[in-house]
Amino acid sequence: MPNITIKDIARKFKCSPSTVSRALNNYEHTNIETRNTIQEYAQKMGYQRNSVSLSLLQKNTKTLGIVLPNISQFHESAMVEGLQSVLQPLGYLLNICVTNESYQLEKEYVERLMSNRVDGVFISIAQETYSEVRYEHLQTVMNRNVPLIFIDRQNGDKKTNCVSTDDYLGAYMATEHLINVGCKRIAHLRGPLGVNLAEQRFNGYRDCLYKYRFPIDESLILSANFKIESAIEPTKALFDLPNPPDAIFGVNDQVCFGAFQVIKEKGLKIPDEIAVIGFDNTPISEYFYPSLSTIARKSKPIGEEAAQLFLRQINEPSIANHIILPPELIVRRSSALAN
Amino acid sequence: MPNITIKDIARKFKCSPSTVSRALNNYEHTNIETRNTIQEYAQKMGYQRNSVSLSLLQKNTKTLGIVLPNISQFHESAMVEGLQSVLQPLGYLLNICVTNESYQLEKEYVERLMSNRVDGVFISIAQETYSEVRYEHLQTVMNRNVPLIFIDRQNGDKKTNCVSTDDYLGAYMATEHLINVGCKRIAHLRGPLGVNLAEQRFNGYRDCLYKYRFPIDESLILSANFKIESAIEPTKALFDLPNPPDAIFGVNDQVCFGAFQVIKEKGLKIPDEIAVIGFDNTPISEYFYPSLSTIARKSKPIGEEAAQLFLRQINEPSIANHIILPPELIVRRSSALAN
DNA sequence: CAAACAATTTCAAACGTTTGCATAAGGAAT
DNA sequence: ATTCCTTATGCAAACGTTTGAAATTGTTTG
Repeated sequence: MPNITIKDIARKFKCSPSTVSRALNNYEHTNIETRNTIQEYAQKMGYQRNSVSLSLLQKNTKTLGIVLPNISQFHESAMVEGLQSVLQPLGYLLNICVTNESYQLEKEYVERLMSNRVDGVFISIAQETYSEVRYEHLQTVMNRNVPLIFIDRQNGDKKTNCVSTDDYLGAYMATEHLINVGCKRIAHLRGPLGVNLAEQRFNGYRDCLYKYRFPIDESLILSANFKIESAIEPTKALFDLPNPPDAIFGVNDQVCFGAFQVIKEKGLKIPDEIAVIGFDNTPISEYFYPSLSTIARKSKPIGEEAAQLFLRQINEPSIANHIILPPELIVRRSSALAN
Repeated sequence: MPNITIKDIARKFKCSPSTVSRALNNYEHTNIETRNTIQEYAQKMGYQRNSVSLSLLQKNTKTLGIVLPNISQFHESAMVEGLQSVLQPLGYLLNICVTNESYQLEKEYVERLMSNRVDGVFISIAQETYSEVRYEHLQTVMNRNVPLIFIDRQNGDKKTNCVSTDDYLGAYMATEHLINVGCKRIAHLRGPLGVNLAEQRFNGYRDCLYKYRFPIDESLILSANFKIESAIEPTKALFDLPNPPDAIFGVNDQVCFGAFQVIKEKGLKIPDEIAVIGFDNTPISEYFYPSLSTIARKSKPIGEEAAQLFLRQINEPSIANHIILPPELIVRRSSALAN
């Protein structure tokens, strides 16, 4: 009932564990008959190699840590799938750790992962880590020469590996699109301060307005986090302005869904009275009514690229790489204006 | 740069590894001074216990396997959060494996998890496993006395542990609600054949109609899987009927979103001309227009209960438990009829 | 017959940690 | 001075596997 070991098999055949090990691993310099008998017996008894002992011996665990603020959004789960699709065939297992944006939890998880001697760590750092700028827990990862790959949310350091979307460009494209279809007063529901990704999107929005010589109206820039509910109050505030906007660029699709609700309650027409564009291309965005224009980021490819980056790191630990994937503008009904 | 070990520290202080081990673990019968010096030195050098060796010695890894068909839906990610919220504080790490409904992948993952000697396995079995009814890979888990806990999708066996929602009751409640608000021809977009959860929901629907002496009209029962797109064609087919339905019960919220699109294209009014109710209470369902009535299942509590079940299994491996959480009817606009 | 060789197997160490038992040193009581 | 106790440390085994080097056996060759 308990696990059968190589030693058990060795006892059974009155030979040494080494012989059993070599037989099970199909070594060339072993008698073909003993090999067969041992393999058959192992098969029959349901022998399964204890990877823990192997990990101890070979100093690698074929396990990777993935530390994420959350996994409830499409982007994250698609990214994990991307990682998996590359790494599962190579025999890696993924230890997924959800931090809920907590620094404390992130720190604990990273320590446990290191203690478990994972072969690499993928991390999208928590908002708290951002704002407090504390990277000691990550420093230890790097000190130990364990490949560390940032995803989406990097720290500023250029010596690190990271894979992300060109959020700045995406935001610029979204804003430019709204300008192109004739919007004059473009509001932005921005993400939390201190989160690089949100900052980049804000910058793209701001710089695009600047480029087209639109005024930057502070009253049109309101803060949300990435959740639906967080958009409700700011959106209401927008429409209470003496001079309300004719377009909204949301930091992600979720806040646009929140905005949609307010807009519909007000009885305003999308896109004629207010155009909306989001960011992320959540699967559901296509099925909203009206369908939501958005900036797509290549979620699964991000995971795949991150995996490749890790694999390269194993062989050539020196080179650090920044991979920035281009976003894509997806125009749907919520910004489909005639002009 | 490489990891510092207990032996290194022992060499440094010219003492035995046992002394270091005891010092680091704050054993009572150790000299308080040596204890302090060793602890300080370990701290300074960034010593971190190698859990792999400990796992080998103590035959437990403080790691759990979670095998899921996908993690892209709210229900799954919330469930994982539930697991985490209980198990993280106890020092467990979660190995999450996404099978994409593939039997082959599920089998490979379970084998790797067993080889890694995880302390327990949570599994929501893949559709392929269902249809082909092959459980050998799970049999080995049970043979080894590794706690195995089914989530959502169990096999029929009463000797197993499982946590799920009362899908039958939920479907019954949804159907009954539609009847109560006056619907006469209630269609069902059902889930894939062979998946227990989908079967249960179908049965609840059918039995409720039966109970209220409604005719069971086969032309009103069409198959989808759990994805948005899969609902488009069936919904169109429903409205091409000579006598179309006045209500739709979807196997989950996703198919309702798909149905919504078709309905809106047809220019039909929800709920007046066609009422809709889903299942799962996806966060977005509240923000659809009109907001979607649905049956909520307690996603996070499912994870929490499953975690508790695992903890109980460790102490008392004999008792098998079925925990079935009650669903909740959430009435929103999509079924808010006057009568 | 001795030497060389090939084929197969065993030995022993290693990975890092914990832990029951033994040991050592020192002090106190007899 | 012997015994006993206390306190602190060391020894050695154990967990399961792999692997370089050594050993064993049998066979061929000079």
